Amino acid sequence: MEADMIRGKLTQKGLKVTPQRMAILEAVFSLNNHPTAENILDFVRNRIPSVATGTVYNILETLVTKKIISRVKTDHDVMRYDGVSEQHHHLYCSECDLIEDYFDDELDRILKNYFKDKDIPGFNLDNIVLQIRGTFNKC
Amino acid sequence: MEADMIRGKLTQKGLKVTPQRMAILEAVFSLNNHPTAENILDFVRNRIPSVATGTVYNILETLVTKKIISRVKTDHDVMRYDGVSEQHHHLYCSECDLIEDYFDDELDRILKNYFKDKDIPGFNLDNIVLQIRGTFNKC
DNA sequence: TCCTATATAAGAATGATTCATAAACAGGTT
DNA sequence: AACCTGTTTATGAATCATTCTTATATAGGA
Repeated sequence: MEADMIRGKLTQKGLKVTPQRMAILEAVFSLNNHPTAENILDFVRNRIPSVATGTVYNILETLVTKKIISRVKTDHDVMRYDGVSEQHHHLYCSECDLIEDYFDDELDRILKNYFKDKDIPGFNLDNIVLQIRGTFNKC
Repeated sequence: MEADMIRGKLTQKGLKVTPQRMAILEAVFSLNNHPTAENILDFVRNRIPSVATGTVYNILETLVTKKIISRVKTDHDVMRYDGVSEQHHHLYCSECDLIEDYFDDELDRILKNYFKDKDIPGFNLDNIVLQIRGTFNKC
């Protein structure tokens, strides 16, 4: 993820480009396993030692609101963040804290097709994310 | 949900039957909209004013571990609880904090069939819950 | 009824997240 | 290039859900 690309994501949404926002977005895009705010803070401090904890939360909130990133929550953990914009699902491990992205175009077609005709009374469907629970073989 | 039924759920799992556990299970089963620990605490205090906050969290943890109830993740809220044991999915509203249960046997058959043949490398699938995001018409 | 492992009460402690305020800054304007 | 002004960040206190510790109480088998 190039700096220019990140910069573009910010300006596109009318957000000012600041070193803190650049570093946080780079953290979310480069850290694997859906980092926590703390993971992101650690990453960012390498570049900007003076960054404030509150600033990280503040910026993450802004980025989620502007739909540049999204939140992922587990049954037990603290909030985690996801920089992947393409439609995808999540594999949750019952044994470890890894959350893996799961991409499946065929599945998405099937779901889209199924819900195209399916009316959920009183509800206006926007999108669907599968929580796929299981265990990784290595666990 | 009868008291005897709740009692049965506890003894089946080798848990002692206590007034606190009975009241908490009744709360989870009777409160709608996937109650928070606080919602449950309020309900339980009506019957047992002396109940301790820690006890509610403690018991909820036990009940989840024994798979009598489950946790529901949200992107923003605190932890919420679910007393429905049958396979089902969740409708999340983007406008309000309502989480509605969604039952769909046909969908479950389609998913089961799809993943029967589908191998997710390195992963042992256990179950799937759909997070269906959208808005209720009334919102 | 007694015994013992288990469960609960009380309230302090923790830890993630939010908030209030003052200082700093990005980016458009002159 | 320096200036403005609304936006953004730093600081550190505050909040709030949840967990932990320890002493007391209790469920249920013997």
